[in-house]
Amino acid sequence: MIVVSGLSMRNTQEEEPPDPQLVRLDNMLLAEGVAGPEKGGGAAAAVSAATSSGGMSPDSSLEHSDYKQKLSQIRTIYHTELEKYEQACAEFTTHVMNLLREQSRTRPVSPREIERMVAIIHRKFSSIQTQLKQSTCEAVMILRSRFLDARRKRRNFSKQATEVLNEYFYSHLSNPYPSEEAKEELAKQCGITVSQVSNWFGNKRIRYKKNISKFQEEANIYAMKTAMGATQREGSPHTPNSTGYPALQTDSIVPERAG
DNA sequence: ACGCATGATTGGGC
DNA sequence: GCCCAATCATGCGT
Repeated sequence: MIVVSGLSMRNTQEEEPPDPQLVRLDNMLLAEGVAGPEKGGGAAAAVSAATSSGGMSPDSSLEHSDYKQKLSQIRTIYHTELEKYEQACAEFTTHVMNLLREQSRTRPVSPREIERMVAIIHRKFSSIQTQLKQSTCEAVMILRSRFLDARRKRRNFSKQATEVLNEYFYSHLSNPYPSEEAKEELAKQCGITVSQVSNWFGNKRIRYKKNISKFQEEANIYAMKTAMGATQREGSPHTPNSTGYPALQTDSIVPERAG
């Protein structure tokens, strides 16, 4: 582990309730691929973890490379600084040790005293490192929110995808709750993820029932479409019914309109 | 620039 | 774990 590799020789005595803040920072940096091994898929893993719900559109490679580039910048700075600190710490330690050695000619210097001095130095430097970690974490968080927050990268679904979803929605208007299998099928047809299908239906249901009149036209269009599909499949290619519109079922999502 | 449409997230209930 | 409701942040037409 990089963390205080050269420094943590023997700080097992006293001190150090393992600062939960520091642990959090370390974990975060590790998860983000900043503190990990040089070239592993750390960053990619972090990205996929961050987008677990929702999923990514297939064209996200551009944003990804941009994100990865910025992240590796942060990572480089982080490692450079960390190394600088470690080196400074090591230098300072040897410097102090030399001083003590010189002093040992004129007075007795116990190993215990040396250890204590070293521990003090290390604590000082590790607090600086904590600051570095903190600011690095902040930078990563900002980067993350700028690039990875899906809301910032929203793209509308394709016309065709919306078509498919709407077709299902309006043809199941009395119970617009697709099963898991149905969702998977729709996802495949639309080229989106299952969670995106779920999101879409969640949004659609709530927005439909919130303002039915606004969706009436759309409902008619899709109802007609599916009706035509059905009659065509049954082999009778003339108009569905006398009214021109198949009967719509605008019930069930909205239980009742109590005045 | 503004407003509405739309996909994603959050928080609360079951 | 899914749903609803509210909310966020962006897309897009004006």
